[in-house]
Amino acid sequence: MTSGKTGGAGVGGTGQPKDPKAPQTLYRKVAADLRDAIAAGAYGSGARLPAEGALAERYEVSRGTIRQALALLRADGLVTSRRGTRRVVLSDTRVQSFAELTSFARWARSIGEEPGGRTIAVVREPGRPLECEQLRLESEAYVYRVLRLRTLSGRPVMVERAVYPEWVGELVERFPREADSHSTLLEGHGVLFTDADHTIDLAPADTEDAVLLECGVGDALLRERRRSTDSTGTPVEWSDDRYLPGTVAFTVHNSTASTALSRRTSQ
Amino acid sequence: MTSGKTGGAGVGGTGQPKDPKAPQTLYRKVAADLRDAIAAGAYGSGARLPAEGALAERYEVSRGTIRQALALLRADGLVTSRRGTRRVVLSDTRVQSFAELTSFARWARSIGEEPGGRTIAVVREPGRPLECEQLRLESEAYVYRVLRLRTLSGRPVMVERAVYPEWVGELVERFPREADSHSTLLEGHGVLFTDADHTIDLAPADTEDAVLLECGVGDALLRERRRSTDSTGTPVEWSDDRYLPGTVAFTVHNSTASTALSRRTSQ
DNA sequence: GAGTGGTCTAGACCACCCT
DNA sequence: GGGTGGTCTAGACCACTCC
Repeated sequence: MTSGKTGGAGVGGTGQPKDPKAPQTLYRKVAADLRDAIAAGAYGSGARLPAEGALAERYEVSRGTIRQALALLRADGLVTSRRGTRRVVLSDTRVQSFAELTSFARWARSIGEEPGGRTIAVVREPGRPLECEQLRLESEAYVYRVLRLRTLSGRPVMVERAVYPEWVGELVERFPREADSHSTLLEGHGVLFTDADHTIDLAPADTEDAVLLECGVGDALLRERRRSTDSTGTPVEWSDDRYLPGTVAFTVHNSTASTALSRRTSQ
Repeated sequence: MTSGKTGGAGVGGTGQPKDPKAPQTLYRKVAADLRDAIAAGAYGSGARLPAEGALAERYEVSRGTIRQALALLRADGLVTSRRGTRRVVLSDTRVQSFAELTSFARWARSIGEEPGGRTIAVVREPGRPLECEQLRLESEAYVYRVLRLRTLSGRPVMVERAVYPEWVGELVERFPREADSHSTLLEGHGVLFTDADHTIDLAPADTEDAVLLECGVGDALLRERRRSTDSTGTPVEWSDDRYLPGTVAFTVHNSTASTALSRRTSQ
């Protein structure tokens, strides 16, 4: 909320990490500016935002553009939206970008930890039925299966079992064993994740998990299974990540306006 | 995709459960119609949707309205969106409505199970610091604490510990002990949930959990902590739900366009 | 009744994908 | 180069909230 002049360079400050490749549009700049203002305490939790018309004047854009910006904040759970009343600030918590969510390494750095990754095994073999279905390959198609141990400041935290279709696996196979971020390396080869489906539940540690995470066989782990796709909708990765208890939690915001979360019976 | 005439009554069929109170706007009808078409197989997984302009003609609405409808499908993870190409159908899975997610009972019915709820205890006492903060009350404010056991077809599945501010707790206190859906009863009193924040992790069963769920003390449970607010942004409920392993999983969809999910270090 | 956000329209220009 | 979705504008009307 510093300047308001749209041509100015001051808009879109430091609060929210920019997604690489996110185009710098007007409404994104306005959104970033409002996010910064909220984070800076200009509008505390429970405060009311200026009216759309007032914001449109201040930023010298149309009301439609302001509404696009506010829709972003709404989706992040930062503000409410209801007819007849000005928007109310719900939370001043910082929100993670998609990139931080998809990449363990980027996430770790964003919270001030030192990420590590050690590749234990890479094999190429025919995919199992579930894997082929998730990657939308014909059954028995060859896939690359990659087992990695992820650490935070040297401490083992998570076992990652990723499965890739051949065209991606051929790239991953050549990555260094100690690379801390496969997704950054994949980006360098033009492979960009844009969508992901996550399933979160609980799974008992098998003997491999137990050895790597230094826990007991059968101990419960927090499991996140994730299917990521690129912008064409092509599945790029199917992963089974198992976290030691007490290391991470997942948070989701949703509303009547956007329902990204759902509850399912296991299997 | 049956008629396309906007005035027609045939739009907005049977596929997606309607949220109670969701206004029947043009774009919602179009979205519902497209969802039905996808679920009915008119556009299989991987197929391309008609162009926005074509849809605008078919439904006799402006392109803006079509785009609003498609934004709903995008948020649900049903279709992709990228410049230069027609939208691609990602999945033909049915998506849960916000109401089904917020209410255990409604969710259970939507998957064909018989929900049950038994209230074990209701107490009124000063809130703990975390509770007051979550409900945005001054510290030491009185709250109602409600302990319930939730069942699916008679089988114990989840222990729910909900905390309410006084104005809500006074209502809940009078609900029947065997009521299967508190949220439906609250709606009857004009209390509507519109936003929720969820934190999902793992917690060991305490003695109370163990007795109610018939498991061992210390066994790992899947925990969902949830803060729900009404349309004014006022916190209405703060709940700690613990599921037996193997009974449920949570799924989330997100994308570069909307990032509702995040990963955090545990407390 | 004034103020506010929700919905809808019509049109414009541009960036990008594909052939 | 034609088709497509992304962005932006300007204006209109309505439903709702609050004083």
